[in-house]
Parts: sequence; C-alpha cells; structure tokens
Amino acid sequence: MIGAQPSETLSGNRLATRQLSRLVGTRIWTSRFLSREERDALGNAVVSTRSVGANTDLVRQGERADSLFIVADGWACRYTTTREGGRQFPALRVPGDVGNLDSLMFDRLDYGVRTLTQATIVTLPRDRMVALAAQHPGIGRTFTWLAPVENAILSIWALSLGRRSAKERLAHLLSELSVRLDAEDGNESSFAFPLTQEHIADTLGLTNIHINRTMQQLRSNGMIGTANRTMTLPDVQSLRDICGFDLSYLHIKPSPEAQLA
Amino acid sequence: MIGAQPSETLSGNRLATRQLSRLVGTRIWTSRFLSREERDALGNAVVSTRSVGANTDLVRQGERADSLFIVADGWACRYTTTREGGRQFPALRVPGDVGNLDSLMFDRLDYGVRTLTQATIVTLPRDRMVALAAQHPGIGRTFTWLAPVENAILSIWALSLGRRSAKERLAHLLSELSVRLDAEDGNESSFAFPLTQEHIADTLGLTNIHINRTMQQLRSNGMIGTANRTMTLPDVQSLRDICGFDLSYLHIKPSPEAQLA
DNA sequence: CGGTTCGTTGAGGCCCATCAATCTATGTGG
DNA sequence: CCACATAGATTGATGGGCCTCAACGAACCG
Repeated sequence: MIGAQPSETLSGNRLATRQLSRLVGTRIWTSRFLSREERDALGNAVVSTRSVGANTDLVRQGERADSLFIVADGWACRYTTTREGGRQFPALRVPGDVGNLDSLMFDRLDYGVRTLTQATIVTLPRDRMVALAAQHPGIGRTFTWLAPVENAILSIWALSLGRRSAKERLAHLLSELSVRLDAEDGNESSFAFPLTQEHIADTLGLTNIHINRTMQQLRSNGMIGTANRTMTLPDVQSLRDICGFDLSYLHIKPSPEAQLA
Repeated sequence: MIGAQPSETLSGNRLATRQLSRLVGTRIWTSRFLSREERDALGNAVVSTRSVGANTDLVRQGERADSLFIVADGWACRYTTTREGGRQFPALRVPGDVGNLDSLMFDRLDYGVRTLTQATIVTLPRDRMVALAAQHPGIGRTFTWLAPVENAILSIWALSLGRRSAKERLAHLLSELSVRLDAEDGNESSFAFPLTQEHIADTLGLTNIHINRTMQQLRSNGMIGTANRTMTLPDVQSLRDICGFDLSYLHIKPSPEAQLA
C-alpha cells in the first residue's frame, strides 16, 4: 500500500518500477494483445503487492470485491460450498493467474477466492481496471480473452466431474497443471506441487481418502512421483493416454487461424 | 440468407424489420447495456434466420465457427465427450440464449453446440460482431457481461457435479431452469420442457436410468409433475430447499450495487 | 516434545452404473 | 387401418466405485 499514489504520478521512478515488476510474467502481462504502453498502464495501476498466508480469503463468498487480485506467486482457488459443507473448487489459480476476473463485471461473486499456500498478491483497483479496459483496446481484449479461456477449462472440468473415473480425473488434472505450469521437458515433467490431497479432492469432486488410493495406483504404475512437494511425471504421454488429455482447451498457444486474424 | 444484404443498406425496410424482430427478447437484445441505436446495429447484422431440426450441430467439436448463433427458439446445448463416448453438457441453451459466445474470441471451440429440439437460429457474422463490439461500448459490454455469467453458472454446475446427490442435482437443475425461463408465478412454476431423460443425464453427469428413478422420487413427493412435455413445479420453495438453491448466481437481476454504478 | 497438519490403511456399505428387458407413444408406409 | 419401426420411459437384478467411519503413522514446528 505504501507507495501507491506516487507510482501514479512519477512514471519510471523506483517505486513504480518495483510495483510493475511484480506483474511481469503474470497472465495479464504476457497477453499477446498488449502494447508496451498498455503494459506500462497496467503496471502503474498496481496499488499494492503483499504477501499473505495460506487459507486467506481474497474474496469471500457472496461479498463485494473492489480490487482485482493477481496471484503473482503461490497457489489459490475459487471455491464454492453446499449448505452441508461440501466444497468444490471450480478453478485453481497457479502463479501468474488472475484471481477474480469476474469482479470486473460483478459487484458480488457467488463464490470465494482463497489462497492455498502462502502467496504474493498484486492488487489492482477494479474501477481503474474497468476504465483502462475501456480506454486501451489491448487491455480490454486481454480481459475478454481470459474469460472464455476460464470457461473452456471449466467445461473440460465438468466433463471430468461428470464422466470420468477417479483415476482419469487425477491424470487429467495433473496433465493440465503440467501444461499450465509450463513444466514439460520432452516427455517428462516436474513442478512444485503444494496441493494437499484434500485440495485435489475438492477439485475433482472426490474424497481425500480416495485421492490417496488413486495416487498410490498412479505411483505404482510409474505415472507419477511425489517427493517433498514436487510432482514428477516421468511419462507425460502415458499419463495423457489414461484420460484422453488434449491440451487445446487451454488455449495456451494461439491457433494458426488466430495468428492470421 | 435472402434479404441479408438489403437489410444493411435500407434501414427500417420490411426485411430489416423482420430480421430484427427475431432478436427481440433474446439475451443480447434485452441487455441493459444497449442503447436504442446499438440494438438497431445488432438487428442489422443479422444475416439469416433459419429453422433447423433437433440434433443439428451448430458448431462441431473442434471446428471453426464464422458466426454467432442465437437460439431464438428451441433448446440447444454445449457438449463435450470423452474418447469412450461419455457425453457431458457444460451448458444448456434455452430460447433467447447465445449459442457459441466463445466463438467471438476463439477460432476453434473445443466443444460443440447442438440443438436438442427443432430450433430457430439467428446467425450473426463473427467478424461483424467483433467490429460492432469494438465500435459500440454497449455491445462490447454486453458480450463481456455474458461471459462471466456463463462462468458463474458453470461454477455452480461444477459444485453439483462434484458434491451433490442425484436428487439434489435434479432439483437444482429444475430450479435453475424455472428461473431462467421466467416460469414462476408465486410458489408455482410451469414451463415447456423438451429435454429427454438422457439429455438430463448428460447435463447432470448421471445415467438416464438413474434420472428416471430420481424423477419418480421427486414426482411421488409432489415436487414435480410432468405431462406432455411440460414440467410443473407445484412447490418451488420446497424444491429449492432440497438442494440449497440460491438464484443469485444466475445474475438475472442487477444487484443493488450494480444499479448504483 | 506436544500439537497440528497431512498422509495412509482397513472395514463396511450405499449410491449409482451396468446389463437386459418390457412398455408406451409416435410416426410411417402399405 | 394395421404392421412395423423407432425413440423414449420404465422396471428389475446385479455389481462396483467411491464414500463413510475410524484409526494410525509421519512430518513439521514452535
């Protein structure tokens, strides 16, 4: 919060540069729709960068959010719950993701956003971002790009939740995270993995106990390896074959047509 | 298709009026962000209105879509499938819904859009809509509004798929449709319901057989009544109580805050 | 070293899937 | 008007994948 106002008036000063640097590499920063000056405009809109502990609500269910939260580092989730206490994550946030994109359009979110690990959160004022989106086509396009991407991912998650077995769901989630984290090197993949088995259960609509047993299955088949919070996928292709994983829904790389357009 | 070009040049002529009329009442027409002239611009962008049979693909899985399809009448769905043939609908389209909103941003959709009944489809050229969205703030805002609404609905569906019993899922779906179709009169509701039990199964991640048994349960409890393709909910509140339904996620009515903004 | 979180294991049972018919309604052609 | 085909709804029997309940083990930490 300190340094927020100066960064707006003195472009290029030390504070602005430091704030800005926290956006580098995040998904709104690497958007292919942004011009250099639009990136500067985003960087100058940062009002705070703070570190928060695990299990911190960035937005509580049903509450108002005046800011857009960027998960610059650490993991977070969107969560929903039933009356009876059943929890379901409709989205996972990995480093670089926008936490509450929908807050740009909604005053209240019917779900919450919560950190799963200690995290670095970059805060951007909602009203300012709405104005920037209207003023800068590239910024507007970035936001309107991210929304359908979320939707596409959630659609595939629905397919998993509705029609795949526990083993397939787990293989699919790990295949997805491997791509989203850009962790693949040839047919191998390895990445920091802070999720507990209960987090995975809340993502896949299962119980932590069954996640445990399913992970053992994949482990004994040599499909995954876990050691000190690191996930290793020795054979990405085989893991993908288990669940019919096709990365196109992640829209990571622009399709050939999109480049022409 | 006939009359498409004239409708662009001769505003207010008979053809333009007829085309335009097919948009009246649809979700992009009733958007609260649109000015009168923006509605005219949308109406003039209509290139065809056609009737198609049930089980017609508007967009096939993984294929390109050059147009935005409005389901002016009839029902449709977004669908995804696993390799093994398991089907899951990540969205249902009721009369007035936009069929393939995401086509505005994506060249290829990783899911398909298919009619479930005979339907009236209004076609709007994609490139034209992108241009209109850029040119008219209200049109752009309408599209960027619809995307997170879809996302919010899908998030709640994920909660159902992951954490609710068959009975709760069915009660929740019917509660949702009752609101979306604006079919409620006090505590009662009644609406045309063309879905087969297999469609419901593909929506809720269950089998048609289990849907059948679950419907019988709700019927015998007096929670639903079905007769010649009409669904009757004699006691909406009790149905909602079964599943903890809260309509706020549908964002049908602007929240108090949104009106102030 | 006690507390807490997370992972692991076992026993038992239910919800829902699977397989296999039958029944009804609708439509179609002769 | 009937024979026939087809789609959709319904019913029964059986089984399995995952849940529930209840511990116990392991790692981390102040």
